Amino acid sequence: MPLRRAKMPVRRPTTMEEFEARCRRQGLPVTSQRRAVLRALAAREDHPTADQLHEALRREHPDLSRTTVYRVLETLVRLGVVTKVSHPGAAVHYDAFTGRHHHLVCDVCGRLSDLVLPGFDALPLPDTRAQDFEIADYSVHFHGRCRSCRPRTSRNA
Amino acid sequence: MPLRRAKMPVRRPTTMEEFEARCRRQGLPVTSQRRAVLRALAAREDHPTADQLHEALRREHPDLSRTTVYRVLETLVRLGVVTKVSHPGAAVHYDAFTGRHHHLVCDVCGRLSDLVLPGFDALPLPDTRAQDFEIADYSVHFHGRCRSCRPRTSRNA
DNA sequence: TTGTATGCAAAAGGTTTGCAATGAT
DNA sequence: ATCATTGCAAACCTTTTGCATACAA
Repeated sequence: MPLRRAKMPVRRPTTMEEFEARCRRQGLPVTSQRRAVLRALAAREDHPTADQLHEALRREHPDLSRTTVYRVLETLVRLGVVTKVSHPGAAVHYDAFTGRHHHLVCDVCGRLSDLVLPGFDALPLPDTRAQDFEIADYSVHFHGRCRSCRPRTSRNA
Repeated sequence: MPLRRAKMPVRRPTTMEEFEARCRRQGLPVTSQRRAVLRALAAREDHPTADQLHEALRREHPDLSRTTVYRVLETLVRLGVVTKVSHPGAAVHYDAFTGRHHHLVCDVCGRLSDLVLPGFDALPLPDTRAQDFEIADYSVHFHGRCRSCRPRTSRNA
């Protein structure tokens, strides 16, 4: 039976204000399509693909083209208000929550979900001077098997 | 100038023996194609795609088809001797090193490299009973900008 | 007004699938 | 002998591109 977590930290997706401020700073026009895509993405807790987002937006914005959704998402990533979620295989998944958070990845079905874990938010950063790599952030990927992909006989090699 | 690390832990890719043992355990035939693909992958330190591996194998195995490389890699993942690497973007990348290690991901070019960091190898596992998720392992993804993608003027928004 | 974004359609990857022939056990 | 794998070609799905039009600043 599922346990309940006492203090569940909050997930705060990018706001429209942050988005517009960044557009202005970079001289990019704030279009209705960009607003719509960001709003739709920010409203979700999962990590939809461009196509899923396009599909979800069809009712409200029937004139929004698939191509534009792809392009807008790429722009939002460049603006830093959206991140791409690394997803082995399949399509690119996006997330409008740019705060520090971690991931649960199912090795079998590939499903990925967020995990806000304050205990993992202050890891010491490794010394990457040898690689000449400038670390901006990190996230911990826990992989294993999700509920639906775990057999009742719970052993594997 | 690059620093030198005193004790660099070793990267030990899957051996042919482990592979064959697992094949036998699961009743899968050990084919020359499977050997060839695993050997080629295990010999590399990067994380090639199926296509890159196929290209690399062309000289030695001109009769090995692209389709087979895709299928073999999927089989090796099922056998647990190879892992898919989370890679932002298009193609799936594979790794024959299944030991605990971490990643450096460039936000700009997407290049990904391994990072063996003993200091990060014993993190406490979070309680995922609520999600009913069985954690098998984890890896820390550090993202930021690699040498080639970092401008000399080292500030960003 | 000026430059960028959008929409369409077509192209370009990357990956999967159906089927007959081959190969491993 | 038996069943899974391989190779080929075609299908499929996701993403990108060229170009004329529409829109934000």
